[in-house]
Order: sequence, then C-alpha cells, then structure tokens
Amino acid sequence: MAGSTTIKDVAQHAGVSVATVSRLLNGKGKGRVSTEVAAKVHAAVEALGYRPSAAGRSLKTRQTRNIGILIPSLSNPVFAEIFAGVNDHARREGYTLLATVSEYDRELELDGIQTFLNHQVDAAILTVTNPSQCEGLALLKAAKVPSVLVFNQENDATRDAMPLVTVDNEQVGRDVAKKLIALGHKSMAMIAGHFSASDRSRARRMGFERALTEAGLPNPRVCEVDFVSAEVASALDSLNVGSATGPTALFCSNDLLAIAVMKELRRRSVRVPGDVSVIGVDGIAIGSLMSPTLASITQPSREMGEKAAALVLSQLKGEACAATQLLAHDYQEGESVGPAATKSPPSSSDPLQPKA
Amino acid sequence: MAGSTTIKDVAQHAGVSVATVSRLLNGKGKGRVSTEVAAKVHAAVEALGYRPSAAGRSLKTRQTRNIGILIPSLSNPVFAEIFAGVNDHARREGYTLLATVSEYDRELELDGIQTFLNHQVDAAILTVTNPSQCEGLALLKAAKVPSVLVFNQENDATRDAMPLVTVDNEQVGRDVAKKLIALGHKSMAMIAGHFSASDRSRARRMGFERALTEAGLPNPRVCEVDFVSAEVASALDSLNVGSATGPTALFCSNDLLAIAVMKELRRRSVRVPGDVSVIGVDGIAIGSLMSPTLASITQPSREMGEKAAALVLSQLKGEACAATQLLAHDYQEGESVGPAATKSPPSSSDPLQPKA
DNA sequence: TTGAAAGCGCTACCAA
DNA sequence: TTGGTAGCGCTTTCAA
Repeated sequence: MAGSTTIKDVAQHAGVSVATVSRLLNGKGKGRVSTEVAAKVHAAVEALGYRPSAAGRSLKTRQTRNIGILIPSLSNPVFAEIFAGVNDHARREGYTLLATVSEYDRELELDGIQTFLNHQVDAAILTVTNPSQCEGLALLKAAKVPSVLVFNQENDATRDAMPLVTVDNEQVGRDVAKKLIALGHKSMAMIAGHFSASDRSRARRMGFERALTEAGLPNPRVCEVDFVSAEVASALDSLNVGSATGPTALFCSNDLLAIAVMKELRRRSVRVPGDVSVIGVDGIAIGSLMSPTLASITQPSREMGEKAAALVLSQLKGEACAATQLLAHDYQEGESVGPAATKSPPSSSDPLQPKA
Repeated sequence: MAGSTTIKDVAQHAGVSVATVSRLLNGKGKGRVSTEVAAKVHAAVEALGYRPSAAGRSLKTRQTRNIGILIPSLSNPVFAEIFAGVNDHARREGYTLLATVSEYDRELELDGIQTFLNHQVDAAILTVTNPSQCEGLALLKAAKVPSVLVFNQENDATRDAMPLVTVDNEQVGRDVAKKLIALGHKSMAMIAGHFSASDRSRARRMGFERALTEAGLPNPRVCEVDFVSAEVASALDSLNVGSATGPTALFCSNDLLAIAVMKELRRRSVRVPGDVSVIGVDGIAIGSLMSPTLASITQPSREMGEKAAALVLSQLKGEACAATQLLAHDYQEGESVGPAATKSPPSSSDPLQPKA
C-alpha cells in the first residue's frame, strides 16, 4: 500500500532508465553517474516521495536487513535492556528488528522462530527457556541463519552449534555463596523460578551448591516458584524462613523475585537483613531504590545486547564466527545482606535486638 | 539465505506446476486440489523443507504482514505491557512486529517511522513524545498506512488524522487532585518528567491544576526532572519538600518517578505518608511491592496494546475506521498517601530557606 | 556514463 | 482440477 511510486516512475519522471536510478541510489562510490543526471533523479525522488520497496529489493539481493529477536518477557528489566542494546546496534548498522516475546512458553518460542524463518530474517538473537530442548535452534542452523543465544548456558545442544553471549552463571552462584559464607551464614536456601524455564537458574544453583559443599556446608534447600504469579509465600513457608530452623540467607534467582520475597518477609515482620539476608541476580535499577537496597549480582545487560548484535552481524559479513563470549558480572552492594543472625533466633515473641 | 528451495523446486519434486503448489498452500477453501496431488505436494514440501519467501509473496500481494511498533522505552513496565498486548494480538492474527524504541528522541522517532515505511509495514502502532511535532505522522498518513497512537493525547495534529487508544489523562490529574483534597491536603506539588517528552504528562498537569483551582486552592508548584537520570534530589530541594513551607503531597507523573522520589525522601528521613504523601501514575506491578506501597492511578496497559492492535487490523480490513478509544483508569490504593500532615512537620529540623 | 533486459519467488488470471 | 504465464519492484550483468 505504502507509496505506490516505483523506481520506474522515478526513471520516467527524470527521463532516465531504471538502471540509472538504481545505480545512483545504491551508488557504492563506484556506479557513479553524472552529476547532472544525479540531480534530475534526486529531484524526481523528492517530487514523487519515492521509497524503494523492501520486498523488491530483498527478492533480488536475498537479504531483508531484518534481525529476529526472541525474548521470554519484557517485564524483567534485564530483557528490556538487552532489547535496547540490540536495537541500538542494529539500527546503527541499518538493520531492523523483528521482535517476539515468548512468555516462557516453548510453543511460542518455536512459533517465533518459525516466523523469523518465514520472514527470512538475516540473523537471529534469542533467549530460550532451554536450548537443549528447543527444536527451533536446529531449524535456524539448517537454514544457515546466523544466530546467537543471549543469557543461555552452554551445553551439548549449543556447543559448536551457536555462539552465546552470557555470563558465567555457575560462577555467579559461587560468588553468591562466597559472599554469604564470608558473612558467617551457614544455613542458606535458594528460591528460583521454575528451573525448566531457565537454564541460567539451573547453572546458578549448581554453582551455589558446589561452593557450599566445597566449604563443608550442607546443601541448601531449594524452592521453585511460579515465575509469573511469584507465589513466594508458600515458598517461605516450606523453607521455614523466619523460624529457628530456617535459613539465615536467601538466594533468589533474580531481582524481581528477590523484591517479591522481601515484600513477603516484611509482611511477616521478618527483618532483612537482621533475621534473614536476601540477595538477587541481575542488578536491575529498581533494586537500589528499595528499602533496604537490594544486594545483587549485576549483569551488563545492555552491553550483552550490543555484543550479540555485533556478533551476528559479523557472522553475516562472513567474518570469523566469533565463539561464545562470557562477560563479567559484578557484586552490587546492598543493605539486604548482612552478617548471619547470631544463634538462638527468637522462638516466638521477640523484641530482640541483633547483636554481633 | 534461508532455505533456498523455491516453489519451483517443490513443483518439480511433486511433478506438478507451481500454480498448483501455490493454490494448495494458500488454499482458502476454494482453490482446491485433488487429495492425491495434495499429498504429493505436501510430501515434497516436507522433504525439501520448503518455506515460502515472504519477499516474493509481498511483492505480489502488496502486503508484508508486518506491523511497526514504536515506543519510547522499554524500561518503563507500562510500555513493556503495551508491547506484550500488541505482540499477543498480532501473533494471533498472523502478523509480526517490527519494533523500535526511540528513547524519547525525536530524531529516532522519525527514523523509526521511516524504517517502517521503507519496510512497507501494513500498519503502525506508536507512542511519540509529541504528536503535534512529529513529522513522521504525516508521512504515515500520506502513505496511507493504518496507524494508531497509544497513550498520546488528542490534539489538533491527531484529530481526524489518526485514532488513539489512551486514557483521559486530564481526568487522571483531576482524580489525583480529588483524592488528595479529600485527605485534607492544601499544599501540593507535581514532579514530572520533561513535559516536552510527554504530552500525557502535560494533560495530567492541566487536570491537576484545574481541579485545584476549582477547589479554591492555589496552583501547585511544578518541577520537571530528567526522565532518564531522574535527578529528583534537586527537585525536592526546589519544592522545599519536608520543610514547613513545603507541600504535604507530591503528585508524580509516573510510578517510576514516584519510586525514585520515595527513595530520596527516605534518605532525607521525610516520612511517607506521615510528612508527605506520594502518588504516581501507571499502576506498575512493582509499586505494590514497595514499602510503603505506592498509591497510583492504574492504566490498563496490556489491554491498550491489544486494543491498538485490533484497531489497526480492522482498519486494514477496511472496516469502519474506529475512532479514538478512551479506556478507564482506576485508583490503586497504597500506603504512600495519607491525611495531610497536621501543621508544623516535626521531622528534620529544616534549615531550608523559606521561599515564595 | 547509460540503457535493455533477465530474472529473484510468488500469486492470480485465464485456458485447457 | 490443473498448467502456462504475466508481472509485482528491484538489482545487475552486458552492450552500447
């Protein structure tokens, strides 16, 4: 529908051939035309409001200048930032984003990838729930579409199949453990979104558990909660949080979850970090606006988006297919973690002051 | 690049003509083919992994099945929800989203719209900083691309030009005023992102001011802050917040801002709502996880996204171009607002210089 | 420096 | 029910 003037109209209007118009408009410095003709053509383009048809061009050049981006959700600021990073880089390079959010639904993931394929995207950037179970990845590979996984963890399915841009999530788990251990915590628990929906959560858990084991501590109790409705109350119940037998520190698999957990703790009058320390992962901006401020492991989300875009684009140019990129994570101080509560957690009624 | 098998290959493989293949694949119930042939063709499609080229098809049908969506930022959950709503509806109808975020930059806005036009999107869904200054809107109209504005306010530039899906932002401002007045507040202030970047903020302000005037109260002091870095500290200073001469209630133009304001108030030991009440707009989920919980005017963001998608799609089908849709907003209770502080705020011994 | 013409993959019209 | 075929708008040889 859009501007139905074609290159033919422009040629006619300018009194030249379509070939000349095309050459001028795509002029890569070489296919020069006389300045005289150029002026006429430009005038015609202007007068007619000509806009080259992407379809016609794609058909001939075999490229759409579209990049597909698939993310689980935009509710988590981390993904919003990834998107911003990709958007920025892609735009600069003259690419446009075909975007889909999967809501952590494997079917929608596949659907999204199919759509990318149907639309002949030149490249794809994805975060999937589980790379080793995602049939779409194979389709992408079969179609030879340069692709990159963001946030996902390396595993048999991805190795040698698709590069990744992520952080070392096992190390993230270890760093959390290290931090808490240094503060004297001995009884810890982890609360995570469904592991089936997040291979990175699984990696964090593994690192967390291993670090505890290596420190001679018992395995942490682990509790899964629904990502969406974040029913944390029952999770806290099942972990005995706030009671004498409960953990003194809670590792939440992401900041949004951590914030929900802190809310529920507040409702129960469990003090943070007095009674229980809380730490999240992601380093979302809003964490530092909470009270207490949320301690977290930060990921360079926006940069990951930019890196991912750069990576697929260089693949597209046939440059050496850069391998997996592990970006550095960092510890974000926050008031939500503190020293382990000293012994005898108040059995029942207690106006006790935390003494070190 | 993607799967270079064409309809021709399929036809050959199945021993039929391309016309037959096309007819079968687009079979709208009418262009039937014999089941026998159908089987052969399907087998060929399967065997070859055939995937129709969107470019070839678009060229012929003059439609891309792409919808452009332009939003200012994904950091604000409200936009993330709009996106989710649009995404959902579009997918169901077989459309794909070409997405761009403008970062509240007018140049990027125009750039994004140009991109939509270049890619011949079938329709566009946008939130712009200022409809009356956005040249892109005219381009869209000239190209006859069905479009809809989300969140933006009606004005001379949009009226009769483009339908809107939004809430009555002036009424939002009025409702906030009404609420605060009912609680006995007499001295109020508004903190907003740059008005130039948000026509809805301007509308909210107008409603707020008018309602105060009608109630015989003085005009509120109004302070603009940078949307991005949200430097609220100086805003609070200039409003004398926390001092005897300062306002007892703060109307923030959106929840993210309100949360940043509450953080700064906490830092200054100004009690919310004891000394100052705070109310935002948007009703983002995280507001209810804060302490105190954030009072807000909620907008049905996701529904707005769905409505917007439905609206452009119906325009596309040539159905009566539905006019502007005003959705209902609602008051979200929150602990951040309370009765006006009684006289002399006792808190911080204010060394602030009394102003005008 | 310019133009003519051959398709890119597809749909739809018209014949058979 | 099927097939032949004419383009859709564009880029790109190949000649002039």
